[in-house]
Amino acid sequence: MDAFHLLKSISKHITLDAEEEKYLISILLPMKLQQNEFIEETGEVTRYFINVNEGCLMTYYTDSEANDHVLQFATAGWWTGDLNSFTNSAPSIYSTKALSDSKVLLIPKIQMDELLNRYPKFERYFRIIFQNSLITHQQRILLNLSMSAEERYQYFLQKYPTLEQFVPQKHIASYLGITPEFLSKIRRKLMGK
Amino acid sequence: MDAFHLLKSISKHITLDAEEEKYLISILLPMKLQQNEFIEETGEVTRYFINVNEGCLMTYYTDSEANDHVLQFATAGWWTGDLNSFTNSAPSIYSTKALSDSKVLLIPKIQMDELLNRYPKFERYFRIIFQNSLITHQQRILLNLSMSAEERYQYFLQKYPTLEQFVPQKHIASYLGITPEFLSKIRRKLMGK
DNA sequence: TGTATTCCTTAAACTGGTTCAAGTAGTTCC
DNA sequence: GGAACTACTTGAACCAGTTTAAGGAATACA
Repeated sequence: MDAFHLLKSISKHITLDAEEEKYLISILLPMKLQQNEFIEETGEVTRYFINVNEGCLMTYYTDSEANDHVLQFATAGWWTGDLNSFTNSAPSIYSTKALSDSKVLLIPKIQMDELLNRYPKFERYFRIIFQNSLITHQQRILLNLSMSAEERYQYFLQKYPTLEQFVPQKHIASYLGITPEFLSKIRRKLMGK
Repeated sequence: MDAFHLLKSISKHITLDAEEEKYLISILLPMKLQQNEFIEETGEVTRYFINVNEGCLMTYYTDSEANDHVLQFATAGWWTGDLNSFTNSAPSIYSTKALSDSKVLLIPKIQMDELLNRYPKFERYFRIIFQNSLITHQQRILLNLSMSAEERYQYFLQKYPTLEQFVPQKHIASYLGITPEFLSKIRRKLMGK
């Protein structure tokens, strides 16, 4: 099993001894996804917390008019999935699928609880992960409140330069909260500069 | 010191023994705020994580055109402040002020680190707090992407029924990402129904 | 090689929400 | 009681971003 990016993420915040690392590895379920393959679908209860090791995933909501709204993209090292469904065992309102051939590691909810009870060190790791993610989400909300679509697009390009290779423009538009047509206009305008 | 709401929040997720509770209480700084008094201002590094015991606080960003954008409101039991500034010792881009006479409890950053090291049980508490807050922030992003201003307003009223007593409409408008004028129109329309 | 499919672009008409400007009502404070 | 704020409302003009519809380019597959 290749857990390179996960172990790298963990080592930034806590130090595991051999036993802890072995136990962690033992509860991970590796999974390969083909492009466009789903790992979670609307209506199901999310049983896994997902860590991306290779490729790119997208989590999105489909509204009553069949428009998709992108909650997040996730590349190597990122945790993803519907955290609400995972935490509260509620049916998910999101779908998560691979935007490219990908490799992920899954932690089943029960094993996650057990991991946290057995090795409280992981409480610290996930506290920091959630704390940082919260900061990022607060920033995104603020950008949506205070910036124009064009500014948000430029900020996105600068903040996530590697995502363009994986993500079709229509999904970037969705993430930014605009239509693909309007993103196209913005791009033309920026090209002209 | 009155730490009722904080202890209530903690007891939902972890159980403290007498020593732990005593230590926690010993590092809290109680503070009274008058209406419109600031507890954090733009440009400063946030040295405290804030828990509200009574009243209501607002954290907001002021853009280059002097428009305010509300990141969050916080009432009894809620944690608030600029988490990025607190975590990374970066100058804050937000201000936090009291919307009514309020009482808060402050944890200085150094004491917070010490608390987490000495009693790892608190890692669990804050992991859960951040995890739940993250879920709420994800929902807010999704609403902003997929709902009209009118729908967002109705959702807000339903989700935070107690906030209307503290929060002027212009700040609710800001939180929703619209102008006070447009919120006024929405309200008139809803009254007519 | 043709045809289906999906993505991106372009343009014209449109609309949800903003801006600007003015007016009303409640509060504070001398 | 009046002056000065601040919050909220109203309406007309305006604009950022949507909608609709159509065409072009790339990939996929029979």
